[in-house]
This record gives sequence, C-alpha cells and structure tokens, in this order.
Amino acid sequence: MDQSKGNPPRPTLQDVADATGVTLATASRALNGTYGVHPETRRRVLEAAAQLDYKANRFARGLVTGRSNAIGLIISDIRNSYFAETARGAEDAAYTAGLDILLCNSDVDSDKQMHYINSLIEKRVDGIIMNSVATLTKVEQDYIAASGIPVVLLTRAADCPMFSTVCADNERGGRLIAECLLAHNHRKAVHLTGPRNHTNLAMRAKGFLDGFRQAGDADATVVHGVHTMEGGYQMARNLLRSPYKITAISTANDAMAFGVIKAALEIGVRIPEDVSLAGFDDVELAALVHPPLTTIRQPKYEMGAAALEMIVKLTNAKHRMPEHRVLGVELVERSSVSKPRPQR
Amino acid sequence: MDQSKGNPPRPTLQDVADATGVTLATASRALNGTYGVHPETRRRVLEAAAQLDYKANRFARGLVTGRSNAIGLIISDIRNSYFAETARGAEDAAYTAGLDILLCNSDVDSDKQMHYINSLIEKRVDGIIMNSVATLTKVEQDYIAASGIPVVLLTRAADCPMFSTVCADNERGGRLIAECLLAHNHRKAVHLTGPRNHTNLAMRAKGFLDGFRQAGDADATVVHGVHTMEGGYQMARNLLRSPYKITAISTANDAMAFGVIKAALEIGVRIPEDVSLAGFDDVELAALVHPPLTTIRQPKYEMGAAALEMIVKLTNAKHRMPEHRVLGVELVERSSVSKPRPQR
DNA sequence: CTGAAAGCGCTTACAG
DNA sequence: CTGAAAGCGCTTACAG
Repeated sequence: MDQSKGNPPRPTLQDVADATGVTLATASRALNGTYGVHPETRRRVLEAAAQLDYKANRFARGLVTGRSNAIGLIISDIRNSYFAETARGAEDAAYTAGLDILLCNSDVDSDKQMHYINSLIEKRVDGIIMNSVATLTKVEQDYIAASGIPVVLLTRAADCPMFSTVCADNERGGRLIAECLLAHNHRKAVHLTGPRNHTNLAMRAKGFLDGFRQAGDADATVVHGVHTMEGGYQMARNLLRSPYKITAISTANDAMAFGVIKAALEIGVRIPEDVSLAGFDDVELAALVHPPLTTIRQPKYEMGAAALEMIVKLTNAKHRMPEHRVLGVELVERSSVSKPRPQR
Repeated sequence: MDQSKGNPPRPTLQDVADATGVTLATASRALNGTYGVHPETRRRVLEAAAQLDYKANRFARGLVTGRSNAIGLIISDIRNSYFAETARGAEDAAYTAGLDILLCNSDVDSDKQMHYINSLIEKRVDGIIMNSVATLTKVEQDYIAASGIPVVLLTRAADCPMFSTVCADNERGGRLIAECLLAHNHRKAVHLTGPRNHTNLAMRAKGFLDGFRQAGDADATVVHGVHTMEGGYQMARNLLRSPYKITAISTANDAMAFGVIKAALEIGVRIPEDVSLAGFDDVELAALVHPPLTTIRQPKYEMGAAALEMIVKLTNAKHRMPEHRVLGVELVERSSVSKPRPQR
C-alpha cells in the first residue's frame, strides 16, 4: 500500500554485463547497434537484460550522446481543437520515431514563449515545433538559431528565414471560398479577419480578395479585428445591425464564424437565408453547429506529422537548410452558404 | 541561412567556475542552493553564468540526482476536448512547478499504454498521470508500483489500491441530473452509458438511478453501450424508433448526447419538445450545439492541475500513501431539458 | 564558506 | 568480435 520512497536500485549495464560474463562495452554494443557483436553473445546479453528488466539510463546516455530524443511542441493552447489536432499528428509521428513530445502552451504570450524556448534549449531537445511566431524578434531568432536546434514553424513566416515552415495553402483556401461564394451568385461579400501581421490569416485574405475580384462585377472588402469567436461576434454585430448590402460573410477561421452565428441568432438574421457564411479550418465543431458550416479543411493532423518528420530529417542532415512545406486544402460545402435572396 | 550541424560548444559549469575564479563545487552551489556560499561569491558566479549564457546540462544533473523533472501524461486522445482541458490544467501546474509534461496518447489501447508506461519509467519521470486504467491488470499495477514512480489516476479505480486518484464527483453528478429531470416532472427516463467496468461511468449511472428512484413514482432504466457520439447515436436510434414511453434521456457523457441529437434530428423527434436530453461533462461544444445541452460541469482543468500537484506532493513525501481526491460538480441548465408533453 | 575528489551510468574511439 | 579506459558535466559528501 505504501509506495515507499527510495526507488529500488535499478539494474545497470554493468549488471547485465556481469550476468552475461562480458564487459560493459560489449553489453552496450549488443544492446544498441547490431554490428560488431557475435550473434550468440548478443543473444545472451539481450536475454540477461530482459531477465533483469534492464532499462538504459537516459541521463547517462544523453550525457554522452548529447541527444535527448525529445522534441518541444509550443502551441498557443491545447484546448483549441486546431492545436490539439496538430499535436496529435506530431505525437503519432513522434511515437513511431521513438521521440517524446514536450507539451508547452504559450498562450501567444511572448514572454512565456521565450521561457519555454529557453527551457527547451536547456533540455537539449532535438527540435522545436511552434506555431505563433508573430512576436519573434530578430534577436530572438538569432538566439534560437545559435542553439543549433532545428525549428519548424507552423506558419509561412517569411520573416524567419532560418527556420523551416509547414502550413496549409492558405491563399488557395481563401480563393476557394471566394469561388464558392461567386458560384452561388454572391457579388458583395466581406472577409472578417485578424491582425494584419498574422501571416497565415493575411494569405487567406489575399486569396479571398484575389478570387473575388476575378469576377469583374463582384466586390469584396476585408475587415480586421480579433480572430476569435468573441471577435467574430463583435464584428458581426456591428456589421449586421447597420444597414448592409453584403450577401455573404467569410471569416478567417471557424471560431470567428461561430461568433457570427451567435450574433446572427441574436439579431434575427438567418443563415444562409439572409446572409451566407463561410469559415476556415474545418474544426470538429464546424459540422455540428447550426447551420453546418461551409469551410476550408486544413490538414491539421498532417501538418503536425509533417513538422515532426521535418525535425527528424533536419536532425540527421549534415547541412540544415530550412525546408518549406505547403499542404493542400479543400473546400467542404455544408449548408451555411446558399444563393442570396432575390433582393434586399 | 544554413543552420549547420555540430551545435556550438555550450559553456559548462567549469567555464563559469573559471570565469569567476572558484571551483566547480562552489559554482554549483552558488547556482543551485542558496546556502553555504558567500553572497559576493554567489553574485559573481551568477553574473558569469548569465554572461556566458550558461545552462546546466540536464543529463549530467539527472545522472546524479536521479530526477528528470518531467512527468508523463497518458490520455486517450488529446483531440478529445475533455482531455485537452485536463492536459491544460496539468500543464499549467507543471509550468509553475518547473516540470515538463510528456504527452502520450494511448487511444485506450492497452498495449500502447503499457509501451508508454515502460518508456516513461525508462526516462525516470517523476510521476505519471493517466486516465484509462480499466485494462490495468494486477501484474501491470505491481510492475508500475515497483518502479517507485508515483501515479495518479483520473478515475475512482477502487481496484488500483496503490495509486492515487482524482476525479469528479460522478455519483453526485448523476444524482443532480436525476433531480433536474424530476423537477421538470419527468417520471420515466433512460440513462445511456458505456461498459460496466468503466468506474467513472458506473458512478454516474448509480447516482442517476438512486436519485431517480428517490421519487416513489418515478422509473429509470440504464442501457449499456459504447460511450462515444456514435454509440449514443446508435442507442438513440434504437430507442426512439421503437414505441417508447420515456420522456427524458440522460447520457453518461456529452459526446453520447450529441449522438442522440443527431439521431433525433434524423428521426424527427424534437428536443426538448418530444423528449428531454441531459449530458455529462460540459464540453465546450455543449453550449454551442442545438439545442444547447443541459449537462454536468466537471472541473476538468482543475482535475488536471490537482493531479499534477498530487504528484509533486508524492515526490517530496517520505511515505507515499496514495491520496484520493473527489472534485465537486455542478448542474448547468440550458435548453435541452423541459417539461414533458402533456401526454404521449 | 570553499576545495579536492569520487561517482552517477553510459558510449565510443583505440587496441588487440 | 571483445576489452580497457577515457570522458560526458554535473552534485555531493568529506575535509578543511
């Protein structure tokens, strides 16, 4: 009942060497590499190790190899299903690669973010995957780069040239939404988005605008605000309560779209009868909300997995040239977009 | 541009000792404990360390102290917002305690779970927090206990006497639902739940049954199935398509309730006009779904935080008596429960 | 308050 | 294919 302290002494490599009648070195080689050990010797070492339930001391190993077999994952908040999805992709890839994931929630707080980065460097992680880098200064970038630890950013981040990146094809996503709206005969639309310095979001807005303007008779505007459900709610309230001409709203992410739904419900504007709505992300909720949301599916899981694979690749590479990966997106049509009402 | 390999040599403790003109030992003491070092010496060591951007090698430290300052968190799936919420609570607590969280997704696969446990033991984690233990055999329990690593389970788990536990007051939650239904004049209800061996769920069913039966004229039954959205969907289809007498459905978790909503929508049964519905968990989605779900709020974040604190406490304790914590729950009334129709 | 020294448990050239 | 030995970078009794 009493899980007494003083962990029972664990068998060491010396113990298995003794049990087998070989030296430390041979035992080590038998356990690790496959080469340079007589099969029979190897078998006996493995047997003894299993018998003693030997587990290599990771500290000792790390001390000599300099590798931790862990990678840090810094995200804003794991409760955000977008990041949970990404984290799962990374974790699964880490599992098969025999790596550990150190979970860090930065809350987009740059102090907290730097604290984590420092801590991860201190732990000699084999790599760092992180999302929000809007706030990474040049000095911080240099600092991280100087550690020699490979970094992959979950953003386009043209302003961080020394780090690898993986992200969805945000621009194409924006364009797909525009095309969908156009196909449903919308000619006046607004795109609700976040701050201008958020690269992923900016690309979505760009794609949307470009796509919409392609149709000569169409007109779209972009409104900047806070890219959260609350932000979408506020922006929609302002938009929908004043006399408006638009027939469709596009939001930079699903969370904002949920805010729009809430505001519309309160004000008595029906979706899609009175105004169509499209999100971006295809979060789990998007399919369950009312009305089910037309949105862009981002390969979140795959992005996490890809990020981890890139780290592994960088770890084993001689030259660490940053790599940039853009993953495809697709339009998911549900019921929040329909033809506009005849007249308004 | 080229993050070349061969991490630049990091300063060691020897370097800061040299820079200060003291020995390794003194430098170490100055950096770690506060005691036994002349304030001025200490100041100079700290200064030199900062100057060199010295970071202690965790491997070397771990090798001698035997502690990793990391704790393993094994959950079914981080994409499940219930676990994400719990994970966040644990991570925040870990952050303030200076500990790392190693994220492990077991998928309720007992092999994967044991694999992770093994790996965590190997890494000398300071503790393990885990949810699903339905499948932990006595042998496995003994094995884990033998490692001397403190464990806290996110379940009641009366069958794991040597591990600490933290969970919500499931029984009371079940009772609150029953009372809510009763207060709305329901007299015939069904409780949809998962497998019998799932302790948390069993307690909810028990509370529900006890509460419902307290009213002499009321009648409740429990139906076992799969405790997922899909499971709830299937169970509701069977239930609602056959002639039924019940006026209310209670589910063992919110996911199942979402399945019920989906089935009801398909069949044309209105909630709450035709049948009332109550969930359990108060997942984020519960407030956003249609109709907003009446449910039991579990302190998920707090459970995660509590689990981590218990680990810290156990780590520092001389005698490791398992501790059991039950956190309060509360009823969240939304619109999925109303008075039953006059007659059916 | 500080130093000299042992030792934590491995891996990895270097010989043989 | 195997052994003897150095060394990774710390912490911590043990002296002084």
